[in-house]
Amino acid sequence: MLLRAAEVACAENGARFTQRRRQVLSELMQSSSPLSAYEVLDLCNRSTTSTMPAMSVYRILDFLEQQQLVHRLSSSSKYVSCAHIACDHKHFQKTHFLLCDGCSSVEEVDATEEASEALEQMAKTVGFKLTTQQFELSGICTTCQDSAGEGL
Amino acid sequence: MLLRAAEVACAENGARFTQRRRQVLSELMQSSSPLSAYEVLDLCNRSTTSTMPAMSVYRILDFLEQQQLVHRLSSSSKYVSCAHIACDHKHFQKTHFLLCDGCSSVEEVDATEEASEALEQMAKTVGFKLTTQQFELSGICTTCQDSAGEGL
DNA sequence: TCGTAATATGATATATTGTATCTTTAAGGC
DNA sequence: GCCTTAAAGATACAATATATCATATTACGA
Repeated sequence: MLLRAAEVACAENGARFTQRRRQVLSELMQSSSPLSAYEVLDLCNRSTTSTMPAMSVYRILDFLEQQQLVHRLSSSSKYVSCAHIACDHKHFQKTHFLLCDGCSSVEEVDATEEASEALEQMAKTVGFKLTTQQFELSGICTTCQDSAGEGL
Repeated sequence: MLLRAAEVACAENGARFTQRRRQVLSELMQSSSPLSAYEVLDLCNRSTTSTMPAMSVYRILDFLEQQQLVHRLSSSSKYVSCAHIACDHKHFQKTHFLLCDGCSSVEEVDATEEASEALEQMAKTVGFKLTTQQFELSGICTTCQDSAGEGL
């Protein structure tokens, strides 16, 4: 189970995987699209009797992001659970998030050598040394491309 | 002068380049780094006796963005004036914004063929068709790279 | 196992970014 | 000049995010 894998990952970093953190991660993992901090908060507060303050959600999201169990999408101020919680994938390559304009789904992919190279080369032409590890691109996913054709 | 060029550009689109719009664009053009809507607002309200409401700044920034006289950086929720107001550059290529982590300066560059290709190819491997026209990358600019070395 | 230090969470206030909506003003075409 | 349309003002409020102080929980050595 994914939550178990997350727990192990935290343990390996000497970090605690508390109930609250589990709960927040769980809500994100169940979602098919990115959620805002307040959406996560609402889901958490619906699924238990206790009520969590917004501050806690932000703290927990920050923590989970440090653990690379979730990613923050700065273009939309929303959060997604990492696609690699189960496998032993490490975030060595730059990560690209492909955001579907149609259904809001997200694909998390490692940068190809070509893309990495080309971007670094491009930056180099104006003297920039890239530091970004995360890129956010919009587009249309396969499913939405297909269903767009159906209507004709 | 750049403001005059902006005026002409608006005229060509049948759009009005009002005093308020001129003022907002002017503040952005004078800034060496991106500004938030409220920073623009403060600058405008300092430089005249009248006071503009926040709503107006947002409306005007939206307008200027449509005219491609300013760009909104979604990663920071800030705005920059377009680097191509004076020249007759058209935004045909995808645009990349290189944001300096050190001094917050921004370089606006057209995507190279290689970068465009590589990104589209990468998206294609998971079935995505890219629509993004704007990319935001962080890094260190030449000046900041140089001054980082100085201290040694 | 108890006390203590470190970590996590709760509670509250407030800052920042952005939108909705209704009114008033100004510009342009006839 | 009159009328339509576009722009700006005014006000309220929603959504996103941080600061700060208090409380609770955990880890861990004495």
